[in-house]
Amino acid sequence: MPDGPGTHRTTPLDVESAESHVCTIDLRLTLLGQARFFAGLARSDVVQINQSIQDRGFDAGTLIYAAGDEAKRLYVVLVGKVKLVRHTLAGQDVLLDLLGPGDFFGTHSVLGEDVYPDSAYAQTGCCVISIEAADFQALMHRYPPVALAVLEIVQERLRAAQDLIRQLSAEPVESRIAAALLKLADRMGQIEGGRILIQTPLSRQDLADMVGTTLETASRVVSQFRKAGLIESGRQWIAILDRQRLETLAGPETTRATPRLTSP
Amino acid sequence: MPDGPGTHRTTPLDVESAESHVCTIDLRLTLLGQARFFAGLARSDVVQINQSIQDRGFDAGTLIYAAGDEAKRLYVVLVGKVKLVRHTLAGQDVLLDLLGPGDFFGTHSVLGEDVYPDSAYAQTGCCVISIEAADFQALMHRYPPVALAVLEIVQERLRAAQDLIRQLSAEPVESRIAAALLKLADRMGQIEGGRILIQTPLSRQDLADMVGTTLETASRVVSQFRKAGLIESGRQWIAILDRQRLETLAGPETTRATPRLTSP
DNA sequence: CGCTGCCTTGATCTTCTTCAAAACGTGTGG
DNA sequence: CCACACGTTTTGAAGAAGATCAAGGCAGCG
Repeated sequence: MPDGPGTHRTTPLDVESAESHVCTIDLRLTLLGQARFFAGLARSDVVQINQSIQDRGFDAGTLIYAAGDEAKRLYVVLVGKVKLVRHTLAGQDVLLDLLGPGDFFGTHSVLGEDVYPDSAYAQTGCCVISIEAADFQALMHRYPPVALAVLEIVQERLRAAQDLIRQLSAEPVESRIAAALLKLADRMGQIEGGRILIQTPLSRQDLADMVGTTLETASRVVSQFRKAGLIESGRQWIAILDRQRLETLAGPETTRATPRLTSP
Repeated sequence: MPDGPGTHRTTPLDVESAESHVCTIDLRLTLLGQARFFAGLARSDVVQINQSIQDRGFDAGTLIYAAGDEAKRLYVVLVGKVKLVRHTLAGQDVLLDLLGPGDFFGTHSVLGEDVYPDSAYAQTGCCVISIEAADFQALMHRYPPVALAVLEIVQERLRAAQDLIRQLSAEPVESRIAAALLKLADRMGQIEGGRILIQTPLSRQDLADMVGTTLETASRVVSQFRKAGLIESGRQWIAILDRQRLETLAGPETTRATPRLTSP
């Protein structure tokens, strides 16, 4: 049963408990079939592929792989949220992406790069599957549609990256944060009553690392948005109240992906 | 004969005359064979592909395609330099890439996007070939290695884009300009005596648009580098004198591609 | 409770942008 | 060959956006 009135939780986020999840075989097969780059393969093929795959759970906050590690495996998120980070020597972090079920990462492995350029962390307790890079390369050779699907995804990410570059070059912090919130709402938003809750733990520091600013500035902007009635927010969570006005703030040229909203 | 002492040119750049180049059949075949995504195809295949290809010359400064145009063709540079730009409504431009012979662009067409997100300009007089997106898609279906080669290139660009994001988020203008100059030197540098000349017209505005700053700031930094003996510079050109010190300024985490230097 | 992390808010300071004007290089036409 | 005109570059001074430094507050947890 969902948390009744007796509980003292203030966070509206689902508790994907900090403990790592277990991946059932069923879940594996279903999600493997959904993952975009396996679209077009017969289920028998998916079963076949399933052999060369291993799965593993991670507790919230733990490292999945570190920048500099040998890039030998390609990963897919099954359950939970994964954070991709590029570290700076100065200690500053850049949050490159937040991924949910069906998203994949560690793609640098499939083209013969030696090491990962970024680190992957479990943002919630989560379960990921991974496949040996060499195996996946073979798969792409045998099934051109798989290679094309991967190409499509990487191209989409390139486009998103270029959009962020435009924002960093041309937009003030306020717009960039508005755009980031809208993007997160589209990708992991959950409609509840009149608001869209961003269904992942998200600290002010994370938000700052997404848009290239500092914790303090991010906090100021979030407070400002809250006071203006655009959002609700608390410790590690944000929900959107007035999407329209946020879009105005984000600027007209923000291209966003198709929403992938869920209901509670 | 190269310009003798009699000429009054001060720019050290090759004059890829402002006029558009003609592409000979030979040049086409040779460069098609070199272009990375055709690696692995028999020359007979290349000849075959050659049928469905058209070529066209462009004068310096002219538009090859505009952001918003229907993305129906994929392009490859044969001769000259091409500039990819994303425009902002505010009139500010973001220079996404500078391409030379063998590089391709307009890749958004090959995955069914409807319009180009950026504009392409002839930076010098140049000649490009283009292929109908649908034809190229068919090619990728038939030859997995072609699709994989494209994937590799797109992935490489994603990585470069993420590196720029890190720079914009974390590095001051000075470092970003140093890094941009080193990148240009690697990709279109020409060794002459003790210096590396960046072999393309490059205004301060272009440089500013590459690193997300203003013309004035870019000019100040260039002047500062010149006074420090790191570079030589003039109207629309820059040559690197002290690569080592520039690399220090660029910061230690700048990942650079393998040099592709030419000699005069 | 008191501790540890996260968030907020204020004051100051640096970096970079903006506005403005002058100098320079290049190609053009007298 | 010279002088003019245009686009590019340089440099200065004022201003704004955001970073940094600093301190306090609030939630959840042992």
